[in-house]
Amino acid sequence: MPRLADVAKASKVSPAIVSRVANGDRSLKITAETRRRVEQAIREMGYRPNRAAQSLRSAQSGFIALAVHDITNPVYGEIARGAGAAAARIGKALVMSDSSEHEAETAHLPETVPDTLVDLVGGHGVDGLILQANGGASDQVLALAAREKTPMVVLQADIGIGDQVVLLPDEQAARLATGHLIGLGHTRIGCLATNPGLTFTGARIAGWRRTLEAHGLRHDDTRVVHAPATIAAGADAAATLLARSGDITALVCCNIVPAIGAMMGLTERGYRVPDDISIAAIHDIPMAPFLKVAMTTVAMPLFEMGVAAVEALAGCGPGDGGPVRIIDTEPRLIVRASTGRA
Amino acid sequence: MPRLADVAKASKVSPAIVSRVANGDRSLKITAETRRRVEQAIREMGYRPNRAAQSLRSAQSGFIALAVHDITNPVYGEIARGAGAAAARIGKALVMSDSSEHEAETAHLPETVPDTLVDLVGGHGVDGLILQANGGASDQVLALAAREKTPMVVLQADIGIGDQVVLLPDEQAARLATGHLIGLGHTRIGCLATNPGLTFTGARIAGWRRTLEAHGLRHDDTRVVHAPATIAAGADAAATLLARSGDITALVCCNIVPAIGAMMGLTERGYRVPDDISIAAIHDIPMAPFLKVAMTTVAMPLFEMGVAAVEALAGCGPGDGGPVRIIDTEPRLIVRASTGRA
DNA sequence: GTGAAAGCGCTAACAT
DNA sequence: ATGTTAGCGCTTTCAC
Repeated sequence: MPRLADVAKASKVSPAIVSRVANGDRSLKITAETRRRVEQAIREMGYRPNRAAQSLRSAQSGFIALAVHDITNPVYGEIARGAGAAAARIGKALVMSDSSEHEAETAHLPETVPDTLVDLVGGHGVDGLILQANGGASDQVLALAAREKTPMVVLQADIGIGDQVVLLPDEQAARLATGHLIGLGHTRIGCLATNPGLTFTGARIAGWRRTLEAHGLRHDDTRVVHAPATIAAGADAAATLLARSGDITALVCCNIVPAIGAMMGLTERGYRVPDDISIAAIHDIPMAPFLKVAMTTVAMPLFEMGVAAVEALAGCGPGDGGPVRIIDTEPRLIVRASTGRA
Repeated sequence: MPRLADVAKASKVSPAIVSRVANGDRSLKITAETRRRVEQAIREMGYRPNRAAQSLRSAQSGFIALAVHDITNPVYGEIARGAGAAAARIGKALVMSDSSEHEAETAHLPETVPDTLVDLVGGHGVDGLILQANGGASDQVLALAAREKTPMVVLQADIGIGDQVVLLPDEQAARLATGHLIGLGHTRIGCLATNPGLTFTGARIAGWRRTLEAHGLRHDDTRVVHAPATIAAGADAAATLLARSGDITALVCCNIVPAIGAMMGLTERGYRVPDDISIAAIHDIPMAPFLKVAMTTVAMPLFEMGVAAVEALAGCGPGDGGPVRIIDTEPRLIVRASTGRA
């Protein structure tokens, strides 16, 4: 653990020079010989700048926080991979905050975020904050981030406090799924939507609705149910929907996790997939082909969304225009066994 | 972003007092009135200690790094959740490093770790390091961590450089799976093992072998194949094994991810699961019941392993004895459809 | 082309 | 019971 001063002494220059060499300062003009001496000393002594000192001096921690609700969910995992890759490219590391554990303990509260994250943001421990929205992201953190001027980007929901928002091509994905089902001859198509009140929920329902509308098919609210992103919730919601509108022959699921629940719940109630009911889900995951009935999915650019979120924070990357960026990678329909002819 | 000095000024005490109040120093003796004034100022001004300054002063970053190979894999996700929960309890945050992205780019190298992580460890940016072993964890980071005296715990493999190691009850899990198959009447049982040369691989093979041995059944090396933790690799390995020992009627898979591959690969080759071949896999994941054939699994204390790793770093928690701690939560057999009578 | 020096915000040892 | 002070290791003007 040699310090800057040690390297300076060893290479017989001032700390200032070493600092600028170590940080690759392009505007530094020194003789080739000096540079060689310094670089050699850095290498030989194994010098690495002390992060804490750098942070204190520069008011930049080198960390970006990513708060997700369940890191075990492969959908979020893929976003995290993208964010991690992009962060690494700009020399930042990702601090992961999984609220699922915490939420279990405080399920009665409207919304919570780990104290650690609050302290981190409040204490300038992170240079930016990426928040996975699930319906009313923590006021505590939002307020704090705003107050501390910590850049913040919200994924998937425009909760409007002047932050940046990154959205997926949600409406298009729902159109793709719905169009596929219509193409198979289905005319009575339900929608198993995500949590109400979120930007992406609205966009996906709109995609479903408008596609049906364009074909002159029914799309009233009785054919829409909402479920959070869990298997159990999906099973319940699908049962509710089928009890209400028993004539439905196909289902657009706005998230693959509850779609799996829907598939199982319906199977248990005697429906056959896809013979009695077809299911198309948004988000492709590695397990999708290996489910009880291989799931027809719409693959979304999740990795790219992680990348975009980090780029938005860093103020770099393409589409650096406004407060909202939509990933423009086309969603991709992957037809498997869960959808069949009407 | 008020500083310590601001709060001190506002509450008319010295910075030292504010510091000790803010950090909950139990050995601090001040009048109730002073304490009230200080606490009120802290609250009203929304003061939070600057992380960088604290780190510099205390030589403690408040971060723990967790390096896994694929955060998208639910097995690792569960470990991360445990580590995150335990870290939060001791006021630390988790820095996630997913090497999967990086490895893709540098697949030709023996082993790599993101530069960010190296810089972090080298620059004392993390107080500890948790490394998921997968067969020869990065020399670079190991050496650095040792050199910088950064505490390090390795998950699942005793790669012996004086670090702490956390192990699961691996042999017992394999015994459980093997015993279950024997109980169903199987006598020719193969083993689809994890990467060779790792502590946990050896322990699981030993569990398989000894259980067969105790029942006087065959357990020679021709009945063992190795595969990394991917679906594709599992499919290949299972095919290889069946080509070699076609009389096998059951398979113990040391990891559920390649087990899924094995199930699919064998199905494609005309084997029926479980009619022609039974499959029991180590590690239970939420999707296990919803696979093409619901998978019989042995649930391992993954969350607990994450917790134990953090506790080992922090030098707290039970079993703080030696350099190796084995999670003593019993593995649990969950019988589903992938195993049947011989 | 190179060096000197001031501080980033905090904590802990040592006064008072 | 409370205050003073000396750095932690680095970056960055500014001076030479």
